[in-house]
Amino acid sequence: MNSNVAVSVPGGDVWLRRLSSVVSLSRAAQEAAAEIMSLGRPIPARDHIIRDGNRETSIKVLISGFACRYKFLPAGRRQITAFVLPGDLCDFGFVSSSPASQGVMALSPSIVGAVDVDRFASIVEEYPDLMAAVLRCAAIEQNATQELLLSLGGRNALQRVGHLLCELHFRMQSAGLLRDGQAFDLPVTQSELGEALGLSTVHVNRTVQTLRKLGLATWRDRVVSLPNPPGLAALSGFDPAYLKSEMA
Amino acid sequence: MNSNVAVSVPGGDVWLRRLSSVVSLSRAAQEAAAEIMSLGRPIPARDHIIRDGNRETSIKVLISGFACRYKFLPAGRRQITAFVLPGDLCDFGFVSSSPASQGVMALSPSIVGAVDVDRFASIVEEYPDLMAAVLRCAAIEQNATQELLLSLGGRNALQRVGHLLCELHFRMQSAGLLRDGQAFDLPVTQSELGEALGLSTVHVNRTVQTLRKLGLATWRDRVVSLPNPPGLAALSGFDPAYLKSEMA
DNA sequence: CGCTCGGTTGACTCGGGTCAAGGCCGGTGG
DNA sequence: CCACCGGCCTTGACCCGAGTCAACCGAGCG
Repeated sequence: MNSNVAVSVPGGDVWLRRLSSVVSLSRAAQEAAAEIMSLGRPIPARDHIIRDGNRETSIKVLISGFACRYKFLPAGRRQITAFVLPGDLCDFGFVSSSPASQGVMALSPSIVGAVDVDRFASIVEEYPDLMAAVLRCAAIEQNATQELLLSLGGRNALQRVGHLLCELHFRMQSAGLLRDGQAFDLPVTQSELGEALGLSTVHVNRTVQTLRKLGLATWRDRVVSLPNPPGLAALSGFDPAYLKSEMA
Repeated sequence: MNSNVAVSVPGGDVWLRRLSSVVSLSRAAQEAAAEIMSLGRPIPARDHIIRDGNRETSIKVLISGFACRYKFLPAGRRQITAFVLPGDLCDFGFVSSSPASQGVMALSPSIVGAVDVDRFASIVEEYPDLMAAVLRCAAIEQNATQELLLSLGGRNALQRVGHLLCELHFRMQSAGLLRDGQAFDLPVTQSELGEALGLSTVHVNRTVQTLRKLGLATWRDRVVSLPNPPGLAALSGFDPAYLKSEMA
């Protein structure tokens, strides 16, 4: 199903960049981290990266592309619980040696790097800061999930979409993936946005149009640009604090 | 503000029980865990246990009572992100040495045990299983948050309330806190339930009544009983798998 | 060339929010 | 002992944000 070709990683530094944004790493630790994540596997859009309930033997990092974590309701509806951007870990199950509690799927053609958990464990012995970095990433993850919970619990459609766009803008910026003019790629369907935000496709569509009319966001041909970030942040109550890690 | 009286802990074993339900601990590790958590501080209802943004110097465990984690929307609405039951850790910030990203408040008069993080760190050196147990608890926490996200994203009011009651029933059972006849204490107002489920107080009220009429749940005088647990689970799509840890 | 997928639009419906008022305690002070 | 008051629960009337259903368009593709 998936291609098994290993490819060298052009943008492999997103992973290092991510870790460093969260904990300051020694030169040696950086090299160790970079070395273990040097190869990636291409994944076509809509393919699973991790299957729900699977006990993964490797730690997976998105190198390029776009992915999401999700769970299914018994009714059949899919709820997206998080978007995975380049540099992000796909699943944190390994931290507690638990199987994955949710699926991870590529939303656009992606490249995924992997490290064997045992190998990682032995590297971590030598560079404990790496583990600290991973735990920080997990904490930020958790914060993001809770922020989404806030959206579903207390924000209306306009604020939800606006808030998500602000978050993605911020994270893409951190990952160094903004185009010029502050725009960024959002290779996702409106229906998928709705699955994350608890909105119907139709209503996502109308909401996006309202944002455009308000001059707060444009989303065409899979590219989002935010002409007035502070305005959008104000409308949607976005405060990036929850995405930052306090360097103690 | 809070009373500073330290009290001996009658039900201090909920903590041990919780850890053991998640990882099997050696006798020595059990004793170490029990010993560090031998005293608790009483907290009146509505008092803060942890303030948002605070960098906690101790690890706090709810010994008895009932508490919640929450965040505020800019608009002023409060979103409860989790309920904390006896035996549960109040906050996991210490795992990544981050400050608390959310507040924790007692919903009924409670007793909270605490261990200094440094002390805990040194105990963990000797009994790594304890850390494993804590990480498992954190993972389950995360699962619960996501399940709440599923509720807000895709379940209607009846299912949300039903699902939450199923979850609390299950967790109270695990903690050994069921009364006879499968009933359990729920010392929470309908308004607070609404703050967790993204519903107005009024609608929570009507929903609870509907559940009673359906013969699926009764909630009177702060005591919940579920005459037909499988029926309620079916209605609300409850599957306790997400609350269990797979003993590898 | 026709099919499918994603985006767009309109008409209609409804679950749940809001507002407002009343009832039932338990606590407090005169 | 009683009057009062503030939480919390309850109920009714009304309204609106968002879901649903259905149709259409354009683009990519086998």
